[in-house]
Amino acid sequence: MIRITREADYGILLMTALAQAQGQPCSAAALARQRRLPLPMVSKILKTLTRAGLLNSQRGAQGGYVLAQPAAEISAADIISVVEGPIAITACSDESHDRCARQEDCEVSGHWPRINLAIHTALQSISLEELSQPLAPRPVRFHSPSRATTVRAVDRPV
Amino acid sequence: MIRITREADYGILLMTALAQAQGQPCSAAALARQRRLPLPMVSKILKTLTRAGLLNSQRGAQGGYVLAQPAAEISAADIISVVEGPIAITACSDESHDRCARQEDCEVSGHWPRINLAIHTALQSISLEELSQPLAPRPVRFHSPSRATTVRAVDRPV
DNA sequence: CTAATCGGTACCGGATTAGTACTATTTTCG
DNA sequence: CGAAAATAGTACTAATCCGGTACCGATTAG
Repeated sequence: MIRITREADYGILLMTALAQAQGQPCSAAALARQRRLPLPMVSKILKTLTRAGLLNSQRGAQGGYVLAQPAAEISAADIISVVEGPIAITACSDESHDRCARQEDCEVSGHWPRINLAIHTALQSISLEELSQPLAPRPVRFHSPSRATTVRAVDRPV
Repeated sequence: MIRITREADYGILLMTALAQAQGQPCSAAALARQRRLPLPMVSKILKTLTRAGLLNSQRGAQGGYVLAQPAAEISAADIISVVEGPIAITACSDESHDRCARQEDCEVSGHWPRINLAIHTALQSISLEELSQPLAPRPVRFHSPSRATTVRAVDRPV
């Protein structure tokens, strides 16, 4: 299934909102209202994005958040890796095991780097600008009425 | 971070083991020993893979599992989607919400299909055959001694 | 008939995540 | 100068989900 945290989901939602705001500063509260997300969560995520340098923040009255770079220069990979915390695709390939319990077996099939790289490349090829364009040429109706079959057939799982 | 369940990790481990077995049937116990994985888990995963048609099973004494297709024709996407349960990258894009709570907002930024598709394509381009070749041209030493810096620098997170 | 092996279900403990609450700090505006 | 508005940070709680285990049934070879 290749899950992504809800935080990352929200993160993308928020970034697209900011991209559509065209440089107009948006407060956390405004974004939360607009996207119907819980404010504290939004606040938390915006903070993270700011610390990572993807957003600029302005404190005080009339303050808010703005994209730190043009939308075209921010990739989905950037956003996701920031919000999710960095690292790769499976426990074994992160830093936690200095000496992996299944070292020799892992060595035998050191495949995750390959897979990680593929995914990372894929995500990097998607810019925030693309994501911000509403529904332009969208091949799939995702929330279609008879989803069970439709979704299955078209958007083959990952 | 784009996590993958440990089940999927095991699934790939097992499939590569079977690919390397060259059509020789392997019992669940033998595979568990070889890869040092907990037997019940292995059993469970093999069952799933069999139901999905990626493996053929032979019951009874001297039974075991065999790849149902040549390794070259099985992709990482196949394995992962089978083991993880199907579907996509985030809760909102799976079947559970008939009418998504944030429908209009989702519509505004119906971006996950795009991302899912990109990842799926990436994973489909990796065949089990490739994954089974031990360490051939492996650009990254993953369990390297000074992992913290090495891993971070080379295998940028996803 | 017996042993080996796959097949399925139900269940538990622990880790992780989503979400909340509270407080401090900074800046604008009257 | 003071009050209000907004971000920044931290600590805590509740709920979900995942990995793992146990158990029993079904099937086949010898």
